[in-house]
Order: sequence, then structure tokens, then C-alpha cells
Amino acid sequence: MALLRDTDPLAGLNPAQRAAVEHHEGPLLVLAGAGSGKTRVLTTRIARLIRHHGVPPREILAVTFTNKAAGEMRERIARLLGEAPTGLWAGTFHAIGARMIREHAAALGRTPQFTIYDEDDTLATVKRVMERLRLSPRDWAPQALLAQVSDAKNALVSPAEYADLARDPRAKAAAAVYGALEDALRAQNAVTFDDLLVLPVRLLEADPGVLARYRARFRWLLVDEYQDTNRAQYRLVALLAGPRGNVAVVGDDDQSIYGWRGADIRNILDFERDFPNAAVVRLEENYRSAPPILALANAVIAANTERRGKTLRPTRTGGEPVTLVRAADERDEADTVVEEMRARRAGRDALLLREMAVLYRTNAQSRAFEEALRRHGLPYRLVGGTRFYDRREIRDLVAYLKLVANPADDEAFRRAIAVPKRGLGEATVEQLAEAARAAGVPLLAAAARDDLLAALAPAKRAGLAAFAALVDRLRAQAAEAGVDELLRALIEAVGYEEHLRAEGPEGQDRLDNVRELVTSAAEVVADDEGEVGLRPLDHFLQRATLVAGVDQLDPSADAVTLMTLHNAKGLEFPLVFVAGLEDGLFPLARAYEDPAMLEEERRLLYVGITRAERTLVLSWAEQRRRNGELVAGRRSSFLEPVLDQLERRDTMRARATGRAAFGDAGAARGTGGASRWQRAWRDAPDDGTPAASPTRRRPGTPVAAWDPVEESQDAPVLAAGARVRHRKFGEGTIAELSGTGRDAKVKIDFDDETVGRKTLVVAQANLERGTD
DNA sequence: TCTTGGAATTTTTTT
DNA sequence: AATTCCAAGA
Repeated sequence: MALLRDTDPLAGLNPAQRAAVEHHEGPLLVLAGAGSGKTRVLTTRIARLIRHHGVPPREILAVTFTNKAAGEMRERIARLLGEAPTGLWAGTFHAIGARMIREHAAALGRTPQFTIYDEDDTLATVKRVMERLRLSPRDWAPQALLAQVSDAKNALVSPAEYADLARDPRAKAAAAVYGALEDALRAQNAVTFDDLLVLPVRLLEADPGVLARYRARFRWLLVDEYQDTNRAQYRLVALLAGPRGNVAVVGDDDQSIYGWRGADIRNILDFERDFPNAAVVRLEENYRSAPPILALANAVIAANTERRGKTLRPTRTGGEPVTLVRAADERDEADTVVEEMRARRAGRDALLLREMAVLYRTNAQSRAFEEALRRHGLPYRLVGGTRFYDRREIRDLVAYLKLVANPADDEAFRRAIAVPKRGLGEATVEQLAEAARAAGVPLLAAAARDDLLAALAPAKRAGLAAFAALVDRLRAQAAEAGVDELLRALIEAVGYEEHLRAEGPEGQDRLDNVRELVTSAAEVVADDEGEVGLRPLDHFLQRATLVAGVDQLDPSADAVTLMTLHNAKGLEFPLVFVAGLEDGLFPLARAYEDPAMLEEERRLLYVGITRAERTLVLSWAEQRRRNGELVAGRRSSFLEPVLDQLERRDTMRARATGRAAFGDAGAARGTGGASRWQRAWRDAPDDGTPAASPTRRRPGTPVAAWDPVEESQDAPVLAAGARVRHRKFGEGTIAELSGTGRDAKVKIDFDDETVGRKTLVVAQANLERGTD
């Protein structure tokens, strides 16, 4: 049997999976429920195309939702084939779009070195464009106009069409911005995220020759997470597939959660209409979750009307009931979750920390969990939130690199010239911009042209010339040096380290990040997967813009994962907590205005529930701080129809404070066997010290069944004054804490005087509890 | 040109 | 709560 399994990739597949894998030519829709083995189907199908049908890998295009998923897919195919599938294109729509644009840059009014503008860059350009159009940001919020333009792009509405359709003043303003933005982007040799989808569509629509070549090239298409494709993505797929396309799409309408960014659930609901004679395969056997979890998922999603309808069947057995926890506030909620993690970490069915995840609706909710985990000394990794590449110091340096790669990038010019301060402020740049506009050249080019700058003071002219010369010098170096070397040269040339040091203690953190940037730049050269015309610098910059939060997840680290429900798509964990199940938060208040939105929120909960393999814990808080304001919460209405499936528990604090106010007495009296819960979920301390200190307990809170015995054995206490041990530096006392998440740092005075005071990154330091 | 302090303002999710 | 924006002063 084992032998067969090794040699025959089809072994071990159920009949439906097998049908999807064996389907040969023509369109195929795989309706794959959560945890039904769709990744396996996709990879096996590709392997079979290559081996069984003799399809050359270079004729296959596989679209995944994250870059990480693309990498994993390659690996799995390589394992099935025994060799790497060279020539296969696998990546996100955005990465694939970037590649197509690069191959046909000239036709799209760009060079292959075009810059990809992120949200911030695009917004800055919009503001500049609005100024020129004399549109006040007070009348029209730039963000709002950009959002409208973005919607238009994703719906494949051109500037001209949009202008024609614009009736009200707001739409007219957006139309004006749209048109001017397109001109600015072209002049700056830049594209937006949306353009990565739209421009390839325009390219294929405009040039039958190019279309024919791509169709010949990609005779086999596979699209994962098809339910989250928007109009532009759909059109791209349809164009590439052609009339008799071999397009296999995999998706689950119940997991469509990106409607707010233009994803159209109809793409999957109407697949058979768009691709007549499509084969349809349904995968409804779930290999992931225990039956109680699956039953809950089915019951929750049954309330939606806009769905094809399907019921997941469990293949696993056993499992414990799903728990719903009522907490007093977000801090109580987080403490309770962390206590539960610690309990689950020990004992017979002990789990690793990396097998646990906390999922929440909004990024802001991560904070309470970060703090609780730090208090209890558990390592964690945070997905999303502020990306590494969004940090100020990283953006500063990347701006220089962008300017080196793309001299027309005026946004990068403005950012780069401003840091470090070199006596060339906004006023000077505006004068320069004036001259550049008159001459019709980019800012950098204008800065180098003394003849254009007659209106400026001699000192400013010299400064601008020096800056332009600096960028030129770096460009010369970029031709032969690696990106890391280029970065080092850049940091040296502009004195960036000194600049950061001058900022004081905070600068040290930023300096650490800069070092990390240099390190990551050194790795870039190795893996460009043979994309033509992509220099290391371009590759590095593209990656810096297109990396997603989950792409950076280090699977080897043993740490709890914190992330939004959106980021959790496609992942699974033995133990999952879904937090913040309150009306107004999950579902969000706005969703009540629109039934479609409410259904999307419900699908989001469905996604969250189905991430869990063994154990699922839901939680909500009676009070929560939002935007600095304390708001009362009510249990999410999504739970109403499924309460009978939930084992309800209250935290100590919720039991103490909640009964009078909410009278939910029944909740606390769950069924028997609650001893472990009661022990693990005793009252948590209010301050940062886990040491028992009854005197610090909040008034009104009863004295808990305090059990000092099972307090941490080796998890360090992270608080000023606490004793910790470091593997290399020995024991010491914590002097100071700073930062959160990946940034969490501790200053420690080590006993060994030759070591002295050191600043360490908590996530990396691997500290242990010290002796007092 | 740059700093500073007070006011204003947070869209919820992401490539 | 936390970040960003803006006006006035150095």
C-alpha cells in the first residue's frame, strides 16, 4: 500500500477528488468545501498533466491567492514529479500581471523598470493630481475618490467611460481624478495594484497577436480561490482561456470574503454559464475538522441565501464540543485565551504553540492578545498589521532604490530627497516641480539640469545637482553590485545610520530594521525563478511591494499565530480561537445596512470556524475599547441560531460583573466536567505582573480560586524588574519594555558586567525565567 | 526650513 | 488610544 502511494499520485484520493484530477481537457469547476483537500487536488492535477498527459510545465499557469501558496504548490508538485517543474508559472494574479506588464511594457507606456505603487504612493499621487485640478481635499476626501477610481478600475471601466457615466459632482470629481491619475502614473513610469490586473487585460484586448501568443503559451490554466476573483481577474482568466479553454477553477462560494474589494461571487455561481459544457465536481468530504466543529460551520452558513448550497461531511471522528466564552472586556478575553493556551500546552494531548491561532475581525484587536501573551511569556507571531516594508525607515531607503531603478518615479524622488534633511525642503521641491512640469521631464532629470533652475537660489541649485549626482552614482553601482551591496553603499553615502541615531533611543529599533532589510536584500538574487528581464533590483522592489502578511510566516518558529480572519484563509490549526464575536464588531455595524454585506460577514465566520482541526473556542466581551472609547457589547447575532451547539462558559470576571447587568445566569452553569476550565480560567491579574497580588485586584472583583501551583515554570515574566535568563548572556534584570508584536523589545541589565545592558527582540531572544 | 504642540480624525478586511 | 494634520514660531 505504501509503495503504491509513493508511485501512484491518485492513490488515496476519494472519487470526487479523483474525477477532478483526471479531468483532461475543457473547463472544470471544482466546488471545494473547506478542508476538502483542494490543494492536493490542484497539485496532483498539475503533476498528472505533466506526467500522464505529457504537458510541458511551461504551458501551465497556476494562480494562487498568496505568494506563499504558489511556493508550496511548486514544492508539492516537485515532490510528486521527483523534479522541479521548470517553466511553470505559479503566482498571485498581481505577480503574474506584473510579469505580463514587464514583458510588454512599451505597449503599455512603461519601461520594464516600472514602479508598483502601493496604497500610500497612489494616494500621494492622487493628492498631487487634485491640487493641479484645483479640487480641495476638504470637499472630496482623496481616499474616497481613490476608492471610487479603484472600484472603476477593478470593474474595467476606463477613464473615458467613467467620465461619460459621471452624473453627480462627486462622480465628476472622481472622473477628473481618474483621468489625471492615469497620465501621472504613465509619466512616472508607475502602476497601481489595480493596474497589475487591468493593464494585462487591456493588453490582451488591444493586441490579437499578443493574445494569441499567450493563449498558445498557457494552454492550461488553474485558478485557486476562484470565489474571490473580481471583474478584472475574471476577464483575464476568460481571455487567456479562450473559447475552448482548459481552465480549471477551484473555489467555495461559502468562503467568498473579498466582495468589498470588488470580488464578485457571481464569477463562481455562474461559471457554467460562462464556460458552457464545464465539468463540475463537488468536494464535500472534510478531512480537517472534528464533527462538532463541522456541524457548527454547517449550521452557521445555512443562514445565508446567496449560495449554491452544500454540506460538509466529516471524515474525522470524536472531538470536543465548541466552547463559547463570555469575557468582561478585551483584556479579560485575551487573558482567558492565553490561559487556555497554556493549559493546552501541557498534558496528554499537548499542543505546540505553532498549532494554535487567534483569529479576529480587525487588526486593532491583536493588541490585547499581544499584551496578554507577553505577560504570560508565550512567543507569538503577528500576521498583517503594519508590514515590514511599510515602516518609515524602510520606506525611506526603498524610495532611493526605486529612484535608482526608475528615474521617472517622482513620488520616490520626493520621499528620498526629504530624508535625511539636506536643506532642500518642500518649497524648493515645489519650485523644481514647476520647472520639471514646464520642461516635461521627471523631477530627477530636472534636478540635474541647471538650465531649468534659473529661478532658484544658487545654494538650492547646487544641492539639487548634488542629489541628482548621488542617485546617478548609485545607479552606476547598481549595474554591477548586488542589492545588499547597493543598500550598504546608499546608507553610507547619505549617512542614514547617523540620521537614525540622531533620533534617540527609537532610532536603534529602526537601525535593527535597516539591518534586516540589508539581510533580506542579500537573499534576493538567489530566487528569481528565471523571469526574463527582471534584474535583482527590480525583483527586490516588486517583492517589497507585493509580499503579503502570510508570505512572511515562518512555519518553523514555535509561536502562537495572531491574525485577521481574512489572513487565515487557506490555513488550518489544531486549536483555533475566534475572538470578538460581538454585534457591531463581528459582524461589523455597517454590515447591517446591507444583507449582502451581512452574508459576507457570516461567510467570514464560516471561514474562521473551518480553520480549526481539533478544538474551537469562540469568545466575546461585554465591554471593549474601540477607538479609545469604551463600548458595551452584545453577543453576536450570528451565534443565535447555534447556541444549542455551544458549550457556554464565563470567565471569572464576566461572572462577577455580568450577571447583574445581563442576567445571563444560565451561561455560567454549563454541563459537567468544567473543572479544567475553571482552573485554567480563573481570574487574571490586572497589572503586568503575573505574580499573585490580591491587593492589586480591581474593586468589585471577587477573590478568585487562586491556584499558585501551576504558575509558569519556565516562561519568563516580562515586566520591569523581573529576572530572566538568556542562553548566551546569562541572568539579568529587565530594565525596560518597548514595542509590541514583532517589535517587542526588552532592555536587560545582565549580571555579568562584561555583558552589561543589552536590548533584545523578545520574539528572537528565547528568554527563560531567571532566579530571583 | 524645520520644529512644535494642539486639534482633528480615525472605513474593517488586502494585493 | 494613537496617529496624522496643520498653524504658528524659531
